[in-house]
Amino acid sequence: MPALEQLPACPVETTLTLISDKWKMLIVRDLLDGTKRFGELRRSVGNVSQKVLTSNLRQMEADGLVSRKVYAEVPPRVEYSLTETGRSLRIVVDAMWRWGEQYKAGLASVRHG
Amino acid sequence: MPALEQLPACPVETTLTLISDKWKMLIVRDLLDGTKRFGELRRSVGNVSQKVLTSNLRQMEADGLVSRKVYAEVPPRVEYSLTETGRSLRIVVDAMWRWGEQYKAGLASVRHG
DNA sequence: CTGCATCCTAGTGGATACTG
DNA sequence: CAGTATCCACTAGGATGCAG
Repeated sequence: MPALEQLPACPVETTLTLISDKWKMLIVRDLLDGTKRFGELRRSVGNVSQKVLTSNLRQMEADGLVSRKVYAEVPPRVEYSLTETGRSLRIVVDAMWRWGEQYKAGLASVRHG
Repeated sequence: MPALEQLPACPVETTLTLISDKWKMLIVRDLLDGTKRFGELRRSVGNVSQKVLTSNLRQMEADGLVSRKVYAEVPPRVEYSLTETGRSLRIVVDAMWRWGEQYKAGLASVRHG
């Protein structure tokens, strides 16, 4: 977890520091559907390299947004899910979802007069 | 304005493409308070270089989020404000604001037991 | 004051190969 | 399958100087 003192004063900036990496919001979006294995997540997120996905997940784990569960199996199985805090990001994802839809609806209506 | 077809299918991704640059959400945050001059905006946003702020503003203008008004004065005066669409980003900024506050409150309570 | 143009740096993110 | 280790490319972003 980051130290409280080193987070920006502005709450908006705090949020940005935690989730503005290229894939983090998409990871949250997908994990809101429930626990996923690494490979599964990688496919659903889109065009992420394995290295970058791992790195983003590690940071999110350190920030208390994601939890990681390793099963002692062969082949290995690792499952990722959102923590309580991670799930609370739903309000942000939802806001983005709604805004994105509105925006595209706006474009479409302009287009068709 | 971007072409509808070239935006991602997922509304969340659409939103991200439009506002995930380093400073854009902060620009929105600050312009929600009302019209601002370039220099004023630069100071309120924080540590942005002039070039980058200009570039972000130009993109946001092209995306229909910001409008730019130039006054024929010496010295020049340029004012930026949010368009209707830009103002509708308030729901996203608000969600981020609330989440950031919660997050910090959580850190504080853990800290103090 | 605002805005270009130029140059330069840093760091994210991608490709690949290899391990447990 | 998941992860680590390199190596590399790219470009967002910063610094500076000049112009209208």
